Amino acid sequence: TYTFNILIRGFCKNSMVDEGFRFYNQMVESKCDPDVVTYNTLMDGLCRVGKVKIAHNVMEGMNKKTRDVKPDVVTYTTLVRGYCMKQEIDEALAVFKEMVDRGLKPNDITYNTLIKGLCEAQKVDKIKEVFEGALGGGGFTPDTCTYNTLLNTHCNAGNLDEALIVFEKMMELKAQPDSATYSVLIRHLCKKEDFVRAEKFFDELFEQKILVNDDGCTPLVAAYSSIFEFLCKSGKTDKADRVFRQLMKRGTQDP
RNA sequence: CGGAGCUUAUUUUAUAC
Repeated sequence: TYTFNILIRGFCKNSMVDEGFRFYNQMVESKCDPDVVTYNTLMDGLCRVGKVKIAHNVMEGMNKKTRDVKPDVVTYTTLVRGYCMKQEIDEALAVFKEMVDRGLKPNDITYNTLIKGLCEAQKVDKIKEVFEGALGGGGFTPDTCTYNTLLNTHCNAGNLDEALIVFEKMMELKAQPDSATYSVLIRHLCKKEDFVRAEKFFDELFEQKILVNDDGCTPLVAAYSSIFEFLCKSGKTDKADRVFRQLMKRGTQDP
């Protein structure tokens, strides 16, 4: 079953849900029992190509099956995200509610997913509700991911000042900013040609050794791209050179 | 005999064209 699941995931991640289902059928033929993970994976695949309704049906199917496959937190989170991606926030909220009603406890990922959707739909009041613990029975603590979402939302809306406030709040609350945090900030500061502040963050980024650390936090190429662009534009070629060397020395998976 | 195991869901998608 594991093997099939892994295989199916491979196809689903590449927008080849149909192939995924082919293996699902084969799985059944070989008397391997699909489990929650199998269904969740397929559902995610469906959502990624915009077939949220079908994904929803899959979940209904899981409900009907008397076997021990039952929708879990991941199932619901996947579906919430699916609806968010289609900008159908009301559906997303409905799914979320159904989950809570059924006694399933949303986790951080569920909340973060929902918050992202609410940001895109500009449902500010709803976001507040989530933060105040009014939705889903509380127990939600915003993490780095949550703040990154808020940060990015403000940036996209052009509210850089708001974004910086979020950043400071992160510091206050000891939510470690990660490479995504900085990469977003720097990129947007560059876009605004605010090189002074961009460089400040850039230096900070290096001091904190966020990029250098190898505990699985792989700096993304995107982060470097904007950094280089910025360094070159502002004539700090020497610095760019230094950073580049460091990058090469570490070896990267990505050119 | 007992135990363990990152199979699934969340934030950033850059430059150039």
